[in-house]
Amino acid sequence: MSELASKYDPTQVEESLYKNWKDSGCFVPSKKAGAKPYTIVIPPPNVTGILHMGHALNNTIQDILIRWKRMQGQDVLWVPGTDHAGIATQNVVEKSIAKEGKKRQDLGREAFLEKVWEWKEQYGGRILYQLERLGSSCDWNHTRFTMDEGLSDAVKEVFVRLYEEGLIYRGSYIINWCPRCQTALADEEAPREEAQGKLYHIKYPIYENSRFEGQSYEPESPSLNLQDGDAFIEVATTRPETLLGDTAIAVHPEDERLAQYIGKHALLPLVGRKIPIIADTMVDLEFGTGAVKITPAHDPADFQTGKRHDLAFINVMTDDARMQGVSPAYEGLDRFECRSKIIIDLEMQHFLGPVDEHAHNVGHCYRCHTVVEPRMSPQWFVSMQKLAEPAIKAVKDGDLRFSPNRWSKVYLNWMENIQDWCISRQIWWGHRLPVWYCDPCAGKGGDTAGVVVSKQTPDGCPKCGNEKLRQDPDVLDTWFSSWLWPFSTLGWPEKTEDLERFYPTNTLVTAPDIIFFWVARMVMAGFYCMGKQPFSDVYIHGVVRDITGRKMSKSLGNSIDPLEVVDQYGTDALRYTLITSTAIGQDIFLAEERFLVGRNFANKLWNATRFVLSKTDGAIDCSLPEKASLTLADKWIVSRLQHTIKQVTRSLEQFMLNEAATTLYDFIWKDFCDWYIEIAKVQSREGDEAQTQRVLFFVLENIYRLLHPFMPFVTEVLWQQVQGQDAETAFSSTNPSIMTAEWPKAHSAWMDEVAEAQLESFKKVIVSIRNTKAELNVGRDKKPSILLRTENEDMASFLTQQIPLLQSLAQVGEVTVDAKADRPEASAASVVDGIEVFVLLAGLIDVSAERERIHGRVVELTQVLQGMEKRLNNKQFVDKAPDEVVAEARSKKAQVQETLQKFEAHLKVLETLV
RNA sequence: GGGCGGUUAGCUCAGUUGGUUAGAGCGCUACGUUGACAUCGUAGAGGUCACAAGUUCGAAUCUUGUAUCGCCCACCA
Repeated sequence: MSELASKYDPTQVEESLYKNWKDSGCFVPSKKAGAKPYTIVIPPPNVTGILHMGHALNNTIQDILIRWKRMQGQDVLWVPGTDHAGIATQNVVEKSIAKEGKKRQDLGREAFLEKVWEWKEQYGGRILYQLERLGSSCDWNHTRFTMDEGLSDAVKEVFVRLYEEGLIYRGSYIINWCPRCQTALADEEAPREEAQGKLYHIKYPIYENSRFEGQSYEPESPSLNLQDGDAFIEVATTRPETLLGDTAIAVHPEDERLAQYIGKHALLPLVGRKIPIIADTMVDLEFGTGAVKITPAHDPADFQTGKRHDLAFINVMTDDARMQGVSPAYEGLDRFECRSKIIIDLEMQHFLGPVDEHAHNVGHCYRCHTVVEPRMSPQWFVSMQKLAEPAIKAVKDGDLRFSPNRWSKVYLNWMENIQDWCISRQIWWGHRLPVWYCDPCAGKGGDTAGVVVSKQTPDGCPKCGNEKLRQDPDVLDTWFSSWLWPFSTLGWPEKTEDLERFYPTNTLVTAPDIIFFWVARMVMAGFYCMGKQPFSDVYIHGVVRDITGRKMSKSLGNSIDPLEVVDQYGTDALRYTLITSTAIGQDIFLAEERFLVGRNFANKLWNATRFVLSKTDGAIDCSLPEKASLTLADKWIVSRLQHTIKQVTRSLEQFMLNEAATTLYDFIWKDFCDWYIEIAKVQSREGDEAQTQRVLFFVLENIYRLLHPFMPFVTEVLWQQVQGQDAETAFSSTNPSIMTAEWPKAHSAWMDEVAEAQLESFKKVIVSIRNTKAELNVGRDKKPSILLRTENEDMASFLTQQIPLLQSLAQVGEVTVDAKADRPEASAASVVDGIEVFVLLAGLIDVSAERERIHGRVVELTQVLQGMEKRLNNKQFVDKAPDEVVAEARSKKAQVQETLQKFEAHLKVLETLV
């Protein structure tokens, strides 16, 4: 048997092992007949992505589930891939050509897209390679990209279907416009952030019965200003520059203060345009002045009001948010410059009222953080309400489950208040809309006149035969391809075998921030295209944060690079620490030191194996010997193993991965290494060595399999060692990988409550002796004699058998088991589980130093005991609580009493030794 | 303005359906190189479970309220 190094070095094995797995086809679905499929589709990382801790956590969770299900014999498919990430990727390439002083417009659409594809070919695989380093067992043959031919076909297919059913429409609405990216954004792409702004009060002169009435004012030469005595109505706004586009003032119909103005007109300051004063319930009586300036082309609420009252829509800005076409005084100014100038002008002409500090929420572009401009613009939309219906029902009926369940509320709340989805983007990188326009036909008939929607590039206009059709320059929102991901990756709209076998998928593992963007929309698309929900479980894991609670991000510079962790501690350590750190759905606050825990754990297992292997020279037998020939300790560890198998499996079924991981940790470290291996050393020396070896290997081999989904590398290496195989040569049916080994099953026949109880008692005896030795400062090299007394004959005979074990584990000398023996002179006594333990101390310790310390502890424990007695003397407790609870309370009280007695005995012992 | 989550040992976190001495890792203290592991072992110190009231024989756990930190949603201009 080859010698193992004294330390586990992950860098030695990980890379070649991963390659061997991959080359040997271990990640490919087995397609075994009768095997139930289990499918996960990866949340496709952006092609621009660089692996961060969030990815590491997300993929570790998926890989654990995948490896576990694979070992359970299911036909497992994990579909990897990347997302083309429209705006993000375009930004990256724009930045890179900016270094050469170029803009995308300089290159033109085609040449620019070529650049993007070049970039994608060069760097787009980077994130996938990084996923490999995490040990991800994806089927790389199934790798997909949202702009692959097949997926693009799916996008067009859905667009055309939705259009033909009237669920996609084009129209002018208020959208979020990013002036830097120069594109529309969906609501979800423009998250609001609180900003400290100002609320400007502006006075609009009343037109009727004023000195202005009957005069006309040229907008080009605004000459009005406000004078004392002029009647005016005051409004409040945070964006004064938009007044250039005002087409009304609204007051609440029940506002008595302002009712006199309804139906009259006001003059727009600085411009002189006459605008109506209307009544509308959109106005909040409590806020501001009670009057609202209405700018229908630049505010969503105003837009609705404008529609209701048939107001004019005046767009006052260009695509890059410069003022346009309203007033020569402001023409071409940036919106914020214009704001400053307008305020000064308002002040000069006495229109400005008070200016208040005002905290409000402002939308920002999720890609470049520019303040978005709400703006009316012609865009394409998906009508969502109908699509949402089955997606709501599935969650309400429990067919689609969220873990933790609370996210289903968030999902339902969004779904039930769903807004139409703006899907057109004015960028170049992405799926171009399958929409063409016939200019001659436009305007003849309804909205759809001159619009041709088709999967194939049309030869000409079906109405007039015009061959010069113009394709819509816009591309689709990135999420318009990712919402199809669970089935487009499997071949849809083709009817493929994959689709037949692996759809619907099973578990979706993702972070909470894309529930709306992605999860909700996938559910809708799944029902719409496939008639079935795309997955049955959605596991929402936490967000990875640094120790101060901030989200880890590159820009904050507070992120821990997972690849550096892998280099330093190993992939298994990274995975183990991430998993134990994340209780279901809770955010992780991660400090780098925690990876030591994972590293040490891998090393512990490595060394346990090293020890067991070092005692073996022949063939390794991992099978369990006949039950009759097992020692008590053997039965105990085998029984503990069964419980561990049961609990780990159950935890995995409930997505409680951290619990599964810590259960394994405790079993491996405490039960197996701290106790069983130590026992095995004595058993090998004093008893049947070969037999003990078999038990050691049996348990170890089960441990590797249980731990494999969590720590795939070290478990594979050690399992191969124990199997006498070679992890370097290709895996096959004759040289199998642990990946295809069977997930352990718990056998109730091997559970042995008696053995567990006896060994637990035995452990307590040992701990008690160690404790006494430490409490009384007996030197480690000194081996006191021990007397054990128990009335229980089974226990007595069992203890007698374990004397050599006891001597070795507790470091004691002569041991006597005798129920009838007198209490020895100068001995410390304690009682555990009905066994009286006497440690003979004469001549072994220095007394006077210990006495005071122990006295203190006696006082302490006495108090505890008083509390417990009070409880047990409570008649209601004894009468009403379940019997076993009362019994347990009694036994615990007895325990405390025993401990107390032990210390009191210590004191007496000390007296006798003076 | 609504909704959700957190508050447990010096630090980072667990804690199943309420059950009586509240757990782990790190850190700390003492001892230790007994034939795997110092990335280790043995033993120990350390917590009025944010606060208040309530339900109960019994609350870290359930109810209500308060404080505080954080997240999400929302057309107070």
